Amino acid sequence: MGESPMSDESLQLNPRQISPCSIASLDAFAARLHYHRGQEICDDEAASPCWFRVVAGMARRSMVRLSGRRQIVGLLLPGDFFGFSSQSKSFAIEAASDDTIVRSYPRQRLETLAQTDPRIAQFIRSLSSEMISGLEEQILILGRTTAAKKVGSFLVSVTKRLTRDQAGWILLPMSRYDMADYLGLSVETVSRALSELRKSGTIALAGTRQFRILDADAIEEGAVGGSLPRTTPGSRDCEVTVRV
Amino acid sequence: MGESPMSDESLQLNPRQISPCSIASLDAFAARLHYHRGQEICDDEAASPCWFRVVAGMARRSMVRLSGRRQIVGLLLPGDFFGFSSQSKSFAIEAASDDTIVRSYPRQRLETLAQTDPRIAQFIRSLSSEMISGLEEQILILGRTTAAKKVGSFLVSVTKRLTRDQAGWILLPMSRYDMADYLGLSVETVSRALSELRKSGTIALAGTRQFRILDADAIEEGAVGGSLPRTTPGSRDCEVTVRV
DNA sequence: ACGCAAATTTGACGACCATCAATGCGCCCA
DNA sequence: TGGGCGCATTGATGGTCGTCAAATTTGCGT
Repeated sequence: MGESPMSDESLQLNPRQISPCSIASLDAFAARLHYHRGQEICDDEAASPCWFRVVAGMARRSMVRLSGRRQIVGLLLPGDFFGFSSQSKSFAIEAASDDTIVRSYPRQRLETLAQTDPRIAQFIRSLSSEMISGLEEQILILGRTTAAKKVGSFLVSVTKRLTRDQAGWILLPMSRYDMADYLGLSVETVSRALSELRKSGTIALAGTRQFRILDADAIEEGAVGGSLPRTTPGSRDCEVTVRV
Repeated sequence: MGESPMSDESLQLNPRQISPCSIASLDAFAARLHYHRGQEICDDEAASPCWFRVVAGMARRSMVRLSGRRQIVGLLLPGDFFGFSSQSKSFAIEAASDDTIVRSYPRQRLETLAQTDPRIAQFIRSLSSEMISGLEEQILILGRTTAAKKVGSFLVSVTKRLTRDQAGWILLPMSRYDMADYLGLSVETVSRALSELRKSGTIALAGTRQFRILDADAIEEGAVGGSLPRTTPGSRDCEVTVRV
């Protein structure tokens, strides 16, 4: 059921789960909520008494600027948690597709649990860590130069987080507008970038919401993790001076 | 000493500290390292056996793309921790200014400490939370439309994290190239945006690295936290159906 | 099957930004 | 004091993207 047939609802079997050991007990007191597209799941993450986990469909964390432009700061795919970023600004969270299913966990109970069970605490830390990774990836995508590279990187990123159907297609559970607001582009530019990637044989499209990466190398321009200095080499010859 | 005279080296007095209670003991086994500009502090955050805290100066987390373009994914100002994002991609971390002083904390010891003292664990969680806030803020900055707004937002963000000198100026501990790589712009565009903001009376500049915000309202375009739907209103009338 | 509304795509044009190039500024050192 | 070097600023130009507009497709209820 839902739009991601392969995503398992149990905590243990979720592939994006980091520490699967015996946390399934959390689901014991988790409500299961069902949302339609556009419905608000939670309007102030920090003030919410619950944590949430997306089971099926998709949700988005977003903010609307005074200019009217909407900025999406996070896409929540099946397996993603949210509601634990207490220090954050307030973002609206709403379902991005119909049949979005979410489980909610009482925040209070999890936090007291974390104080007694170090494995729960470790689990929470790993959730934060995963969120940090996701945000960093988004920053890398936003930092790319051209619209086609942004869209391509985004599709690669999504490919790593969603499952294929039998034919190998990946279903994008979001509109072009969502992609535009996530990437900081206009809808038309997103559409043009997709057409360009399709014509160049980098991706394949089936309808408007199914795609497949054909040539990941043409997109990636991967990381040279090192630190080749772009500008000033700086005093690289000096050695570290440990004072104490 | 260093470039941020107001930043206190003790953990308790740091204004960006969230849970200051009795963590000063951590400094007991912390080395104090001194770097010059361009020196690499840590080339693989995840593999590092230490956590670090910037005491003075500035460091940057960055990555170099195959295109040669450098992307800065984080600026580390006095008070910031790094080294605890175990799941992240590997980013190079290097000093961005001379006289960057860093304290290093053995990762192993802190993690065992966290398993026995819930306050330490809470402290670590709050560090993650703060990092998430910083990344979200960067995403919001990168999502702005024009170069002047990006640069302006960046200056506002920096203003909140650094202290003024006696005359009210804020010292930018970084070059235009760093700003450009952080904001995804070219150096020339950054320079032009600064000139434009100065001419319009939005900011004031003293030399090349001291600035002051004169008209924050002209920059902010702040958040309308809500979720005014940009595209499809969606089936907003439908109510939530709780299945279990 | 039909028809309407929403979503997507494509085109034309103008604004903005990256690039190339030249100049000015601050600092170190001979 | 002068020259060299890194950094910052300013100008000119072409490419990219946002905006306005229209055509086309998709989705869905009748």
